[in-house]
Amino acid sequence: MVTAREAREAAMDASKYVRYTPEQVEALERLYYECPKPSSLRRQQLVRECAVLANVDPKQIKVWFQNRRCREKQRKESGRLQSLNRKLTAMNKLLMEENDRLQKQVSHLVYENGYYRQQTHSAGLATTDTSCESVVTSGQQNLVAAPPPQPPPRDASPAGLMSIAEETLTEFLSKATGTAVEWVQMPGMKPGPDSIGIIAISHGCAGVAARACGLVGMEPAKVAEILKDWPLWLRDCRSMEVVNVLPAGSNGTIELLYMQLYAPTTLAPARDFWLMRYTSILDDGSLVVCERSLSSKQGGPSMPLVQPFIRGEMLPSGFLIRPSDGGGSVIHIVDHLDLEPWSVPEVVRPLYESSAIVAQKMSMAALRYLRQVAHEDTNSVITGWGRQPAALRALSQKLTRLGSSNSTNRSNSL
Amino acid sequence: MVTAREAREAAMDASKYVRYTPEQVEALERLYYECPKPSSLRRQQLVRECAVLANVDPKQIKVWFQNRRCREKQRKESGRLQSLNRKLTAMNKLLMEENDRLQKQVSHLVYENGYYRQQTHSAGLATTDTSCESVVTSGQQNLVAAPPPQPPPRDASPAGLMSIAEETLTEFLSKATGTAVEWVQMPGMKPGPDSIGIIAISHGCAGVAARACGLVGMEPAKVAEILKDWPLWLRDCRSMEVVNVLPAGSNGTIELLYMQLYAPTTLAPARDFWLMRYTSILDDGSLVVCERSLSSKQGGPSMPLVQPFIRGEMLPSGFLIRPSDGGGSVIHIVDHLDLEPWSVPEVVRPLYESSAIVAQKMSMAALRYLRQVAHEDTNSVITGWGRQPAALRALSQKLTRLGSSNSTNRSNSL
DNA sequence: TTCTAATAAGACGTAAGAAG
DNA sequence: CTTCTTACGTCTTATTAGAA
Repeated sequence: MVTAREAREAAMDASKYVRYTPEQVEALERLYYECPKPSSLRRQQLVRECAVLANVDPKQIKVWFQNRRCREKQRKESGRLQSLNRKLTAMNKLLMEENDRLQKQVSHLVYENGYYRQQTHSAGLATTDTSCESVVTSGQQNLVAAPPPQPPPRDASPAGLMSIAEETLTEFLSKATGTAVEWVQMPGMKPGPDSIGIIAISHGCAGVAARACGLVGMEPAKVAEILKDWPLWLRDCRSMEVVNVLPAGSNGTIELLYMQLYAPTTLAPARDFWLMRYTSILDDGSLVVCERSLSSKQGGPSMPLVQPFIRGEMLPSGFLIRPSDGGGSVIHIVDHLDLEPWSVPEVVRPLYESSAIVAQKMSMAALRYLRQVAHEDTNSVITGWGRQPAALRALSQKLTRLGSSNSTNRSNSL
Repeated sequence: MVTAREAREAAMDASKYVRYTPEQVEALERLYYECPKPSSLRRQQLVRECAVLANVDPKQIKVWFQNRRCREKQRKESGRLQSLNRKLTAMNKLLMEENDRLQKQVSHLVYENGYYRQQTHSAGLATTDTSCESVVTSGQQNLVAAPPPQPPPRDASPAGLMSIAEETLTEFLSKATGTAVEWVQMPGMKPGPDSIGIIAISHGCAGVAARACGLVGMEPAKVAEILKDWPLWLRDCRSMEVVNVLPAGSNGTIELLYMQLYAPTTLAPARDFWLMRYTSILDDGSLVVCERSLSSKQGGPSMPLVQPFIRGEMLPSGFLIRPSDGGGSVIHIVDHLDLEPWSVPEVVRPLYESSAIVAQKMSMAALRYLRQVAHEDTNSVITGWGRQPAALRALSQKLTRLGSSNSTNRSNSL
């Protein structure tokens, strides 16, 4: 058993247990990184080549690699379990929140339903149903909340913008986490263990809206950075330009954006948007990015139309990004648009009236892109994950320059 | 380093690495079980006392206990992580199913709501609202399904019972996992990580109903065994008697039960029930226990009234117990009763019309009891976990014997 | 070709040295 | 003492040479 131990250098004689020197460990680690499972031949070669390993028995090398593999395996398994645990816990939390929201929505609908049913009955008896509609309308919250009773000054002044921004934030949050919109199940989007998230689309509210919740293993700041860069993940985005940036409150930023979309068919002109974007941090550490159109209706400055485009309207929308316990983020996305379907021929109008399309093209595309980026480089170099879309973005910019005059200097949103 | 190895027996001489014999390991394990951290003194004592350890160096004993503690710690941590993982995965699945159900319910309600709204509007214009109610009623599924168009023979024959049993099964399942009842959130029962489960109560259906879903770390068969023994966990159960047992189909059993409840106040007489219980196994391995009242209305044999009692009716209810991947069970409970509130004074009538009380006293009590039993003896001896309720059951039987004549020989449901 | 014994290599568990 | 590390025994599995 105590054979071939004489090969070891002078200092140690019969003590079989020796710790390898830091240099030796370093060398072995380096070799392990190159090849964690060297052959018998390769091991002998190592002993000959590497000076610091000259005095080590090839058998010891073999054992060291075995132990090293074993350690890595154990650590990996433990890490895998822990990360899976964090993910599942976060998913659980998200699902419970969604459950809670759905429960509330059900309660509300059941209540409302009872009211309607009663109305229908009483309408058959007496004709006191003139108040019906108004009462119900005030009782339900399914439409976008009306502006506050005393609208603050609405101009392009910082105070005016701030007022609009805060209102947008409130409305977005109530759509994202509350029952401000009657969300219904996205057709074909069953919740599953490997599904992209929880997807819902609007029902019976003005415009078209979609909502998505999901998890992604990425820091909130990075998620926001990506999501704010529409051309990166929104295929239909032809260009986006940040016209103005101004600070708002503590940690808040208000931006004015101009964005152009591609037209889905040649039968209809493309849409463009003038948007206000408000980025801020909530008390609980969540990052919120919310947006809405700026139009003369809102009292803001009237933005000039750009010729081949039809001006679309974005109703309060945005992203809520909450840091998850496991290091990732919980993301809520709401996209609520009015694509002015009156302006397109009737045959293509469904394209402009479908919430499901918004869900597919915007909300889900955003989640999908984030997932892709997050999985693409798990733990490897963080830089360099914007490579593929770069070409696409260049094309987009080129097209933009050809098509209109104002979309050259992009913001440094990446 | 190679000291005190001479103490070892003849066979080995200078080889320092020796495995302990199975007898030695067994002895050490036994000692570890008694005291995992013996003092130096105690260890020397062990060497002297235990014959098989006579040849072992006390230093080796020390090392063995050290390593043993380390191993246990590692194993424990790994096991904890894995079990937590299984639990979270099962919870996730349950929540996703519940989410799906809620989504469907929302879609249905939104649709129905739209219909009512339209009706209300058209009622204001024309008076063609006579068809309204019937149309809506056929469109919704919120009431208990009507019996099939051609009712099979309904008598006490096996065929007749089997027909009732299958129908009961279908109705129970549609309440447990579908939208046969408009379930709404149980007041004050927010879904939480440590909540007992998902609790809902009925709205707008005949009688009072409650629904609970949850996980428990117990095999489905054991869960069914416990849940079928009402006196065990239902505080209000005064007695239960299995009158008849007959096999039904493959693996199925039909039982006829008589059950008495305590009256909640002295102002009202107590309720009793004649029930049919159908136990079977679904294709996916789920265990189902469903119940309903047998009454002359159902064509079954008319059961005699028992004097001080008012005969209550149990609408299709039961337990769906699905084995979970992690070894535990996913449980769905539906309790749907008609407690004949007309028969009690108006002051106590709310007690008989509240779904929330049913949820508290029955559905949640069942889950709570299971949880208690499952946590009480995690991995210890399985037998003996019916001890405490035994006294209660004896009391129940005593009371029953005093109160009525027919509830002596209990079935061997435990 | 197919079956079998010998050999080698790896995974796994564990005894014991070393560092904190 | 705990934690990490080295080293070794045992068991399983894959490969191969030799025999039926």
